[in-house]
Parts: sequence; structure tokens; C-alpha cells
Amino acid sequence: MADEEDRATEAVVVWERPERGARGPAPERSREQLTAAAIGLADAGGLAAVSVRQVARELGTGPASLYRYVAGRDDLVDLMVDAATGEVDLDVGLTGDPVVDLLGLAARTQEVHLRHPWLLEVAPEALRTGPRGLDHLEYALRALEPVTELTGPGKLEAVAVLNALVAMLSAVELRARRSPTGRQAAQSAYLDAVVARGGHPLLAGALADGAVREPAAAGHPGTEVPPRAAAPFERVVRRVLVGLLAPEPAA
Amino acid sequence: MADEEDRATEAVVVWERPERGARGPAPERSREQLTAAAIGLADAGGLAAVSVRQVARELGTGPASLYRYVAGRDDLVDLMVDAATGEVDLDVGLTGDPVVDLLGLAARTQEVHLRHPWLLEVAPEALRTGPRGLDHLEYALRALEPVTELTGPGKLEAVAVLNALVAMLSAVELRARRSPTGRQAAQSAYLDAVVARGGHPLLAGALADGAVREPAAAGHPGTEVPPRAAAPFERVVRRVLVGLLAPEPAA
DNA sequence: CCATACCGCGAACACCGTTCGCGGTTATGG
DNA sequence: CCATAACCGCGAACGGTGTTCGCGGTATGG
Repeated sequence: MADEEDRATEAVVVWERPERGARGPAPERSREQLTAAAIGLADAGGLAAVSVRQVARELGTGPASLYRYVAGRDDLVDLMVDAATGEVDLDVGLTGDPVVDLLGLAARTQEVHLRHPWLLEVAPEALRTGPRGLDHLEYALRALEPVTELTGPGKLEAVAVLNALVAMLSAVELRARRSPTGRQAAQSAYLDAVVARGGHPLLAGALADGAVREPAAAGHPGTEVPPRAAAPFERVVRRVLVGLLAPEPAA
Repeated sequence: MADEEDRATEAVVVWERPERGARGPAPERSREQLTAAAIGLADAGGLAAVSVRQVARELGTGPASLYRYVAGRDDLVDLMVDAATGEVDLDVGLTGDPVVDLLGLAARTQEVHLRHPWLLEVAPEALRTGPRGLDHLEYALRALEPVTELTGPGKLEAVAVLNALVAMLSAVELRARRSPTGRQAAQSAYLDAVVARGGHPLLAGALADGAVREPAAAGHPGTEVPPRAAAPFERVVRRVLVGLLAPEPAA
């Protein structure tokens, strides 16, 4: 009574559906091509620019054709995310020090985030890991092997925390790089107004301290900020890792 | 030369636009009503269920009418997020121990996340903080006041890390609670298949260890998991906080 | 060799966010 | 005090979206 109702469960994940059937003519395109086109659009115009119609146009065909390769737009996003994850180099040897090894993985992962900003736009809710994602995870677990203080689920938690951390820090870095996009400028102005209004003294103080928000002169690019951002990333990631992997937090 | 071109900058944030003009008849509805209706829809059907048309229908009017209260759908989402943030109780006294105080704030914030799962669906990219969000931030900074090892920007970073952490742990908790929604079931089956295929031994081991994924019997709910999830949350948050606020990570 | 399963894709459906412009309402400046 | 300018509600429409249906053509398994 379980074998026959799997036709309802046949709404299966992309990675399990075969790339092509065995009967008909050969497909004129491949999932890889769809993915590449979609990633190109997203790199240029954000995740919102990735529509079934646009991707189809990019490939010189109609929207309906894509549904031979993919069950829907969500599958397309899954393919994109996994392809981007595959850009992280996992052929780097391990030193045996979990903090060092995970820090390196985090740095290489951040590079991908900076190269594909749309990764931050995909809702974490809908994240369904593909083969490359699982390789990424396995690598992290390999780096965590020397750690004996954590159980299996504990290690998975730690990796999840690390990934969320990398995403967040990448978002910060991206906001610092590109010139404000109007929406951000408005938000910035609102922040100034509220701070000036008093009532949030500590926030005001924290903002006054550092370079987090520079004067933001006219608005056009021009002053490119070079590689200056490596330091805070390493510092924060290291501290979090040390906290996560510490034997016991005292009491 | 700055005062006159602000007409281009008049694409301003929601919080700065007045609720109503001074000339015409009184509006029949309020932003608060729009927000409440939108949150109701989102609580029931996710963020995707929040469309201008649906909200309008909920209020018994046409889509165009909403644009008197809001510049677009994004403003609506901003209002929702800020309203939800306002549900976090900030009237809790501080003990003076930053770890304890921030842990409490994190726990109360997670409650809101669990009550409004759609918060995790809003892309972090588009997050523009409103007044309640700034209050939340100010409270966290107040809890961090005794910490002298961190500068202003450093504290802001720490709070950002904490918020990302709470979001991630809430996502985990939510996934564990509700019965898999088909998409998640497919993902789960795929995971089993890959693990059975070998090639990810550490992942297999980690999954075999704990209760992260129970056998997943038939599929229907039934076995409600009670409040059992407080422990890992506190443990992880505490460790991360200790790492973030530690004087110096050794060398 | 032919039935079967697949491929490409034009056409259509339902929904989405957003804009325009109209008639009615209200406060204000002269 | 009243005319005018600013505002409110909203029907209608535009261009975009994801997705489905069903057709003619093609390669392959039995």
C-alpha cells in the first residue's frame, strides 16, 4: 500500500530526474545551458531578472520549451545555486586545525557570494541542497573530524551557523562596495534622520565611531574600495568558530 | 545645489512619508490595517500569499486604493517586518551580563520568528529597518554596553551576527516542527538516496547519530514534538556569544 | 515495423505589480 | 466666504509573470 501511491510523490527533486528520456529525439539543449543562461541573467540584473521567459529568450526559444528540462522556476534556481556552490574549490588540503581549515573554506565561499550577489536573494526557506552542496558539506565535516567535543548533529549545526555567517558577512561587504542604489540611499537618509532625532544614543555613538558608513559624497562610484575588507571577516569568523568548537564555555 | 535636486530623492522610505495628507477627505483605512491584513495572509499562506490584490480583497476594496497608503508591495513588506519586530518585548530589564541579556533577547526574537515563519522568506537583501527595528537594535546595544573590548562598529557586527544566527536556528526549528510539505519530503528522500550511494561517509555518520531526521514513518503529523527544542538553541547562541565577546582569541 | 514515449513550441489562462485618470471631498489662502 | 489646490477612492488597462494544453514531428524498444 506504499508502492502504488508514490505516483503522488513523483513530484521529485531535480537531481533525481534523468536529464533526458530514452525514447524521443535528442534534446537540443541541456540543463547546464539553462543554468548558465540563468546565472548570466542573475549576475547582470539580480535574481528578479531570471524569469522563464527571459532565460528562454536568451536561448532563442519559447518559454514552454524549458519545461522539458525543468519542472518550474524553482528548479532553475536550485540548479543555479548548486552550480555556484560548485565554484568553491574543494581541492585544498586540510591542515588538521579545524579553525584554520573552516576559515579557509569560509573565505573561498565568500568569494563566490561576492561573484554572485543573487545568492543572497534566494530565500533560505527554499534552499534545497544539490550534489555540489553536499560535497561542500562533506568537506566541512572532514575539516571538523578532529573535533571530538561535538556529536554528529552538533557538527551539522556548527556548519549551518558558519554558512549563515558567511552569507551575512558577504551581504555587509557587498553593501559597502557598490554605490547605494537609491533604496539604500533612502534608508541611509532615514537612519541619519532618526539618529539626529535623538532617542537612540547608543546607535548614534556606534555609527559615529567607525567607517561603517562613510560621508557618501555625491553618489557616483569613482572611489573604488580596494581589498581592504579581509580583516573583519577573518576576525569575526575566527571568534565564532572558537566559540563553537570550544570544549565547554566554563560553567 | 543640494536642496533643489531632492525631488529626485523623493523616492523616500515609508517611515518618512506622512500617514495622510492635510487637504483631502480622511482616508478610510490606515497603514496599520493594511499591515494587519497582510500579516494575516502571510501567517496563513506564506509571503507569496501577500499580493496587493489579495490584501485589497481582504480589505474590501480594489488594488489601486492601496497605493494611497503605500508606494508599492515592498513598502508593504517593510511594514510587516517592522510590525513583527515590534512584537519582541523590549521592556525586560538588563542584568548587566551581556551574554545573559542577549541570550534572552535572542530567545524572545525567536518566538516571533516561529509565530511568523514568513519572516525567513523575506530576502535579507531588501531589509530596510524601521522604527521598531531600530529600537530592537538599540536594546541590543544597551545589553552590550558593559563590553569594552569591542568598538562601535564591532558591536554592530556582533548584533548582526546574532540576528542572523537567530534566523538560522529558527529555520531549523521550523523545519523540525511542521510535517514535511512535499518539497521537503522530496529533498529528504534525495538525501537518503545520496547517503545510501556512499561517497559522503561523514555526512552519513552525522545523520545516523542524532535525531535531526527521525525515520519519518508514513508522513502524516500525529506525533507532535512538544517544546523540546530550547536546549540546542541556548547552547549554540551562548557559545557564539562567548566567542564574539571574548577579550582575545589567544594568539 | 509500428506503437510508444519523447522533443519543440504556439497559444492560452490566471495572476501579478503598477499607472492613469476620473468624480467627489475637504481644508486653506486670498 | 468661496474658489482653488490638494487629496481620497477606485475602475480600467498595460505589460509582465509562471504554468498547462495539445499539436505535429522524431527516434527507439518490442
